[in-house]
Amino acid sequence: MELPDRYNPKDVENRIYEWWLKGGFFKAEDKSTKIPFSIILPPPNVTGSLHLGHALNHTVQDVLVRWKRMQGFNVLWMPGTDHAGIATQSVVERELKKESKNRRDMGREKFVERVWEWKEQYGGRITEQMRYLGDSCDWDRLCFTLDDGVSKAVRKVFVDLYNKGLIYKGLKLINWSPALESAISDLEVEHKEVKGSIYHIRYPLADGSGHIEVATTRPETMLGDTAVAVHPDDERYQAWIGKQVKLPLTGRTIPIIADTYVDRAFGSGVVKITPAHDFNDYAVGQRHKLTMLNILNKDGTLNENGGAYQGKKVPDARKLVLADLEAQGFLVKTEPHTHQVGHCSRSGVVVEPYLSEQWFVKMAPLAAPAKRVVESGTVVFEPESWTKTYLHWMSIIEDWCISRQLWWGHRIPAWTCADCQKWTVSETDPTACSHCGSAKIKQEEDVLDTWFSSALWPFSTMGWPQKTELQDTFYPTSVLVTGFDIIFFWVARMIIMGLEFKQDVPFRTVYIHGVIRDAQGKKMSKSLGNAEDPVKLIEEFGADALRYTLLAQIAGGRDLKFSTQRLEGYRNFMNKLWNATRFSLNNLKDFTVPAEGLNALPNKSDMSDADQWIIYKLGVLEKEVDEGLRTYRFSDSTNAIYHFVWNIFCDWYLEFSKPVFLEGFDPKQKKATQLVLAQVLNRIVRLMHPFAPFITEEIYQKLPIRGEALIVESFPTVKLDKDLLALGVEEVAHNLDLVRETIAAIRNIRGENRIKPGVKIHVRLAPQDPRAQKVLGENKVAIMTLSRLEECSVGEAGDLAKCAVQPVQVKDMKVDVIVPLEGLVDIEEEVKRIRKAIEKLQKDVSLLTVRLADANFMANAPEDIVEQGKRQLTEAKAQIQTLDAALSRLI
RNA sequence: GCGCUCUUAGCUCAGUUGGUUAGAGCGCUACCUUGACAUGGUAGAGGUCACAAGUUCGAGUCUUGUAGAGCGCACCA
Repeated sequence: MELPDRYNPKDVENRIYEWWLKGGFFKAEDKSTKIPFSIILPPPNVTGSLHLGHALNHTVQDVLVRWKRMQGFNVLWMPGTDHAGIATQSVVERELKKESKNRRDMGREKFVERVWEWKEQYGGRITEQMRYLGDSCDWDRLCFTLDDGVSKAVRKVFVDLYNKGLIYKGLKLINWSPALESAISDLEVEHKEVKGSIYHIRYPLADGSGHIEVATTRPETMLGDTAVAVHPDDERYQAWIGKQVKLPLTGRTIPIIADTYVDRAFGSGVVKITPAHDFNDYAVGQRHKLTMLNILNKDGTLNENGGAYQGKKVPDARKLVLADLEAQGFLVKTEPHTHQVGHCSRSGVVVEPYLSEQWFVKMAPLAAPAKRVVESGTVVFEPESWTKTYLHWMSIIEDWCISRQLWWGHRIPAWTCADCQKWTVSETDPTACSHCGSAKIKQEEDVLDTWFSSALWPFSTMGWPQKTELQDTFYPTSVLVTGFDIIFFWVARMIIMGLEFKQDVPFRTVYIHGVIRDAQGKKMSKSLGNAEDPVKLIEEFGADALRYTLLAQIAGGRDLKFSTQRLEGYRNFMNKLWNATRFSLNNLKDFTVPAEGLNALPNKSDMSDADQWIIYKLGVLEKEVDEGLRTYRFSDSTNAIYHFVWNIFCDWYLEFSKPVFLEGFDPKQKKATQLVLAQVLNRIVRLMHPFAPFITEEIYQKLPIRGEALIVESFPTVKLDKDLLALGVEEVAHNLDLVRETIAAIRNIRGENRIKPGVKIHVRLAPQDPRAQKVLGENKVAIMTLSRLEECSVGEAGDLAKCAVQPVQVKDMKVDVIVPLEGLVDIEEEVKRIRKAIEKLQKDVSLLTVRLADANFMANAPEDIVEQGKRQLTEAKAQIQTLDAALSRLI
C-alpha cells in the first residue's frame, strides 16, 4: 500500500465521513456515566447554502466537540435548521411569481403547503454541505423550528407569557416594511446614511396673524401632521402657544403646542408633529393626546387621509407635495441634508414607522435577570469585551414586537371572539371562547417572529416541555459559538427564555467570533460578488486546509480577512504532513509494535539526542495545544502544531533520523528511533485531529501504533503521556540544540560565502568543553549529512589560516566551527560575513554594557535578569574575540 | 453624542501578568531537483512597534492625550 506523493482530499474525505457515520461516533447518549458536553448549533436558514461564515462558526464548534469527545466526554452537538419566516416565504413567493401566481390568490393553506414542499425538496442542502466540512453533529437528532415538538414548546411559552401578562397586543407605532407588508423588530432595521434634503415650509396661523416656519426631511408626512410644537421656554413663540395653524394643502387646523422635546437651537425651533409616522412625534402625541393620523396603506402608498395624493407611493407623493407647496408659495427653501434612514434588513426598502396592532413581549421584567447572570459571571462572554455591549443593550431594551404579517411560521395561538371580542390564548386549538363560550372564534392571522422560536432552541430541541433525560444530561449547554451580529437577536433572548422557563442559563460560555471579510477587508456578501463558496474551496483545497485557514486566524475574536493564498499555504501543510507520514511509514516497514502499543517506551539508553529532543518538544506541544483549546485561542493550537510538524519534526527530527535508518547503524538505536518516530507521529495526528479531522483519520488508519478510530481515541495531554514525556528532558534537549546551532553555523558560512551545495567541504569542530566534545562526537554523522560535508573532525582547532570561523554556544557548551576556505571561494565574502557578525555582537555588547553600568538597573532589576545580562556580555565579548582573530588572519 | 475594537516587516497578522537585541505565514533576493514532499530544501534582505507625553531600573506591552481606521447603539425635525 504505497501512498501517493500528494495528499488528495477528494479521495479521502467522503469515505472517512461515511465511515464515521456508520460507526455512530457522532451520537450522544441521553444518559451516561461520562461527563456531558453539549453545544447547540445556531440553526442556519433552511433556504441557505453554506457560506464561509458558517464554515468558521461550524469549525470552531466541531473543534470543541471533537476535542471533548476524544477526552471521553458524552458529547452532544445538536444540529438543526431554522424556518426563517421572511427568507423562506420570499423564496417561494419568487417561485410563484415565475408561474404568474401569488400567495393571496392561492390562499394561506395552499401556500403553506407549497412552502413545505419547497422545504422537503431543498431544505436539506445546507445540512448536506455541513458534512463536507466535517461537522460531527448528532444527525439523528436533527431539528427544524417548525417540528411538532418545537412548535409545542413555542405555544407553551407564548401561552405562559400571556398568562403572566408578559405578552400583550396593542396599537403602537412599529417599524413597518412596505415590501414585506409586515412589522419588523427594531433590530431588523438598519440605519444607513442617506443624502437627502431638508425642506423649510411655511405654516400660516389660522387667525391670519402671520406664519410659522417648520423644517422637515419628509414633507409628505405633513399630511398627517396633527400639531406643531415649540419649546415651552422659547421666547420667540410664547404668544403662539395654544393658537392654531392652518395646514397647507389640506386646510386642516392644528394646534401649536409646547414640549421640551423641541431643540430651540435647531432650525427654526419649530417642529411639525406627525404622531403616526415618527417615533419622537409619537411620544409627543401621546403626551399631548394628539390625534394619530395614519396616512399610509400597508404597501407604502398613501391612504384616504392623503387627500389628493391617495394611492401614490411615498417618494412620488413627496415630489407632488413639494411641487404643490412651491406653487402655492409655502416652500421657503430647500437645503441638502445628510441623515440616517432606517432600511429593512431583509428587503432593503425604507422602513416606515407605522401605527398598527401588534403583539409584544414586555421586556423589562425579563431583561433584569438576564442582565444579572452576565454581571455575576454565570454566563461568560469570550472575548470578555462583549459583556459591556450586551449589558448596554439590555439596559435600553424596548418591548419586543413578535408578530409578523406572514404565513410561514408559528401562527400565533390566540383566537378572537366575535361575540365578546376577548382573546382566547391556548396551547391546543380551542373550539369555544374561554370567556363567553361562543363558538364564533377566529385564530389570529399573524405568525411569530422567527427569533421567538430560536430563543427557545437550547431546550425546545431537547424535548421541553416534556421532562427528558436529554435535558437533565445536557441543559445548560456548555458553550454557545456565534457571531457578534446576533448577540441581541438570539443570545440575549435565549438567556431570557432559559431563565424564565428552565430556571437556568442556557449556556455557560458564549464564544463570539469575528466576521469573515475578503482580502480587501470588505464584508463578504452575495450581492458584492466577493463571497467565496466554501464547498468549492473544499473541493479544490480540502476541508482540513479550509478549517485550518479559518482557525489559524481567529485569535481574539477579531474579524478575519480571507485569502486563497493563505489557504494554499495550509493545503501545502497538509501535504507536508502527508509526506512526512509517507517517509515515516517507509522507514517503519520492519518495525514491530511492542505489546504495550500506545504505552510502549524506548530504552532510554538506546535513544539518540534527537530522540530525546523530539520527545521534549512533543511535551511542549501538548501543553500549548491544550492551553489554546482551553482558552479558546485556537490559533495558538493550530500554530503550535504547524510549527512542530514542519519546523521541528520534518526539518530536524526526520532529517536526523535519516542516517539512523541507513545501513550500518546500531540496531538498538534504530529500534529506539523507530519507536519514537511511531509514537510521535501517533501523537501528532491525535493532537491535530480536532482541527484537521479527515487527513488525520486517514493517516491514523495506516499507522503501526493505532486503535480502531482516531475520532474516539484519547486526546494527548502531558498527564496522559507522562511516562513517554519523561524520556525527553529539557537539559538533554540542549545537546541537540548545540548540534542544530552548529549545523546552522556551517550552513550560514556556506550560504554567505556562496559555496554551492554540490561542493563537499571539510569542517573542523573545536569543542571548548567535554560535554560539547561528547555531543558533537556522537552526532557527527548527522552533522555531516545535514550540512553536506565530506569530512568532519571533532577536536583540535588546528591551523586557522584562510579559515572561516564561527563560535557557537548553547548553555555551557561551546564550539568553534572552522571551515577551511582555501581554494573554495574568494576570501572577501567571508570577511564580509565575519564583519556582519561582529557588528551585531558589538551592538549587543554596547547595549549590555550600558545597562549593567546603570546603578538603578543593578539595584532594581531582579537577580536573574542581571545575571543573564552579565553572562550574555561575557559570551558576546568572547565571541567577538574569536571572530576578530579570524578576521585578522584573513586580511 | 455614548460604547467597543484596531494601528507591529511590502501584504495578512501573532506578541498572555512590562524583562534583554520584536516573531510567523505569504511575498521578495540568491542558490539547489539531495533516495517524504518543488504544495519541497538552504541561506539572506526587510520593522525608530501610528504619534506625543507619563509611570518604571526597563514599555510593542501599563496610563493619558493626539491622529487615523472599523464596528455597535442612540440621534435634531
